[in-house]
Amino acid sequence: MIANRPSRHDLLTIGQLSERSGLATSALRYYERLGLIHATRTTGNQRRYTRGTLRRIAFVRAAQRVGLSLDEAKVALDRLPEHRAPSGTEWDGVAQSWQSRIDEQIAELERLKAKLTGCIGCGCLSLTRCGLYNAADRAAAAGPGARYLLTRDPATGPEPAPTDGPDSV
Amino acid sequence: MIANRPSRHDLLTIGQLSERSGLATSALRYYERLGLIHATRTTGNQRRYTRGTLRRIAFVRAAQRVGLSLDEAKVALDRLPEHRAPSGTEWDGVAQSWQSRIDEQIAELERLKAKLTGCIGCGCLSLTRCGLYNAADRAAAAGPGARYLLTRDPATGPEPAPTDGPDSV
DNA sequence: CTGCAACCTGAAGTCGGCTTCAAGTCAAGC
DNA sequence: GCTTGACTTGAAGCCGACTTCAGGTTGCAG
Repeated sequence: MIANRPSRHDLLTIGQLSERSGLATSALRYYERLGLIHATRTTGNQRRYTRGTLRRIAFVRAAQRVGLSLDEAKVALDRLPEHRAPSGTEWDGVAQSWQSRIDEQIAELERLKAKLTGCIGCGCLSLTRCGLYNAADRAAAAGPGARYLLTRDPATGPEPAPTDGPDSV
Repeated sequence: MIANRPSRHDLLTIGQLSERSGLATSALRYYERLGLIHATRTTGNQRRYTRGTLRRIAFVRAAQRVGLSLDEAKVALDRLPEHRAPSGTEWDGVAQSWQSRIDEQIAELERLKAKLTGCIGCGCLSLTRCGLYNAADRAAAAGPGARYLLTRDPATGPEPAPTDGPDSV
């Protein structure tokens, strides 16, 4: 095995990886427990990371930014090669799905923004028929797509009937 | 007191409020503990809410959507009148600041998206100089503005020196 | 060869935003 | 007036994503 030898100097200690990735060492160990990254060990049991680990971490962080949990990130990550940079095709699928997630998120923010603007115009937030009110009320209970910015989806509960008569204040 | 009487039928039980707001009753009690909403009590100690409470809840949910914590939402909420719909001017300040938060978030997503697109084009995620890599690496450690989509800011830690030499793989 | 920073482990703690539980009380329709 | 479902409380539990801690080991500069 002459190719692929991570020649000693290409190996990072956890401290170095921490510095370069911006993640705390504790976080890196946590990621390892979750199977997001892997390390070889020295004879003395210390972790050593290949530089490719930085790529995996980059991937995970980006995944978080598009709203994925670490578990979800792992699923996506597992579909990419562990020791190489992904090929264009491999990367494509992932990137595509992220694109649409991002687009959804942007669209959602645009909607919220539009509603805010409307509210400025009308000086409302009265209950009668404010877009923002309706946004937070019904949209919060709507399906996926409103979820990502909220820390947790609160509307997994009832939301049973359209018990909203006319918004009689 | 003829004006302002919440004539009995304008008062909602916690169950009704739950239904109309999409929040669980437990969440509503939790919001009350945080001071986000308030209730009067019946002689038998049950909560009764005015319809205006729906407005407050709407506000809080919207605040969460722009990335505020409940504590932050409370601060904003406390600057608006408790029993009336806010005036245009009152609403303006809040809306303005939310607008810019939203704009930041959108911009951030656009950046991420652009980087993803770049990655599709170049088939990269190689360590050499991938925008996405740099995004997740440095941008994650960057100041406020990258924070909101991440559940927690991981870069409150060190990130001490520009220890990033050339990206020698 | 020594000293000390960096590393190791498992267990426990933290934080925000809730939910669940147990045990008891209220309100309203028959 | 009784039943039954909606309500009350405080305390504890849960989730994700980590951090902190305590007590022990390693690796490398001098």
